[in-house]
Amino acid sequence: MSANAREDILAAAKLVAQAHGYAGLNFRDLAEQVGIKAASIYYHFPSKAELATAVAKRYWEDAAAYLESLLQNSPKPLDALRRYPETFRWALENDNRICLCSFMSAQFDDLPDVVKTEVQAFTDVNVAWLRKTLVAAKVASPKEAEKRARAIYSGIVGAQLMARSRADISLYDSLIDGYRAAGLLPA
Amino acid sequence: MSANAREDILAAAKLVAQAHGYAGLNFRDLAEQVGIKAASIYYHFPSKAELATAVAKRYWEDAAAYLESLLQNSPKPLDALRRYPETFRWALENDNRICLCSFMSAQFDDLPDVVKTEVQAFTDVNVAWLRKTLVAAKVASPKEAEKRARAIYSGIVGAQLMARSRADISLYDSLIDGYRAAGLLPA
DNA sequence: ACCTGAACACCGTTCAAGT
DNA sequence: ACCTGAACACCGTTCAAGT
Repeated sequence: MSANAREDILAAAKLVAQAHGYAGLNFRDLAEQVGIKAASIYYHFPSKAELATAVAKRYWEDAAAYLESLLQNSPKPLDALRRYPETFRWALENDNRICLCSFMSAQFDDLPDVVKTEVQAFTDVNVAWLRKTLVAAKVASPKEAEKRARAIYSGIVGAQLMARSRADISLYDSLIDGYRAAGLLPA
Repeated sequence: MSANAREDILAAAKLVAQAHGYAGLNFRDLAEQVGIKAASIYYHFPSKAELATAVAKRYWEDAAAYLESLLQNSPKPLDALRRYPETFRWALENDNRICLCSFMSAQFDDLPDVVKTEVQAFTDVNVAWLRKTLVAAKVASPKEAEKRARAIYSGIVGAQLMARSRADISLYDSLIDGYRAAGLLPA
């Protein structure tokens, strides 16, 4: 445990949410990981909804920052595009977790509205980046890019979910290959 | 409530699992819907794991039967293939639910092993049908068909999940269109 | 055969109270 | 400021008892 309980809670909660979702976020286990008591979490976050909101907000902010740096540091936009599926591979590598946003999308009915907003922001960030990069890489025309970006995003989300259900990361790679072969992703 | 409590429990549990997942299946609410007490469910199913197993088994059996009838009743295999995305649209039409198998795939870590087996069987049924139908429709060669079938399945699963997160069924249709435009699904 | 009340051990959540 | 004990509501499960 570090000197900053709030940051420790956020970090631990992110991992729990990626493995067990919103319903699986439990304050007793979370507190134990951080080294405080469950009730103490409520000093830092007024409710489970607020904690989940903070986690999801941090999550899309980090994603946005990473995607920008990926684009900046790639020789060509097409290179960044080719590496996009990697970002969703990491969760699977990390103990067969999935995207926090995907898990919470499944639990949509049980999500407080404030959390829904942040979960949707993650999708928006990804789709906007894909649209921009598809156009820059001349893979799609400005007119087609939005639809193509959404199709790529949902395809990758589905691949991650399916790979999790088999606890098989090679299945993820195979599905991404399948998208390339079929023409959804650039070769 | 009908004359058959066991069937009523299965039917109610299916809907709950499609909206709230395995963790969201609780015997008290379920019993109330069926018109009996929570303890009575244990007369029909020895445990929550066994109930979920029965629900998931019934789910893939029904899917298998429907897909066979779809193929039999279609003029050409390609027609059946074109109608495949409809089967995942129905859950969204039904109060923004999703595939039971997708929800439980997200909750993989929290699933008893017996349930996992039945959840995976649903995927197997769908992928096997797609493979067979892709070959029959000459959309994919026997060699490519397995990979293509899995890519289509995961793509549709992702589209359904993304549409749920916006409670927007037109988004599902748009994503399926995007798959057709990109070449993942036959036009 | 089918169902129930009551109880058990447990868990997430809350808040008044501690330091 | 930061944390906690203790209570509360709830859940899966059991079982003796009811019809």
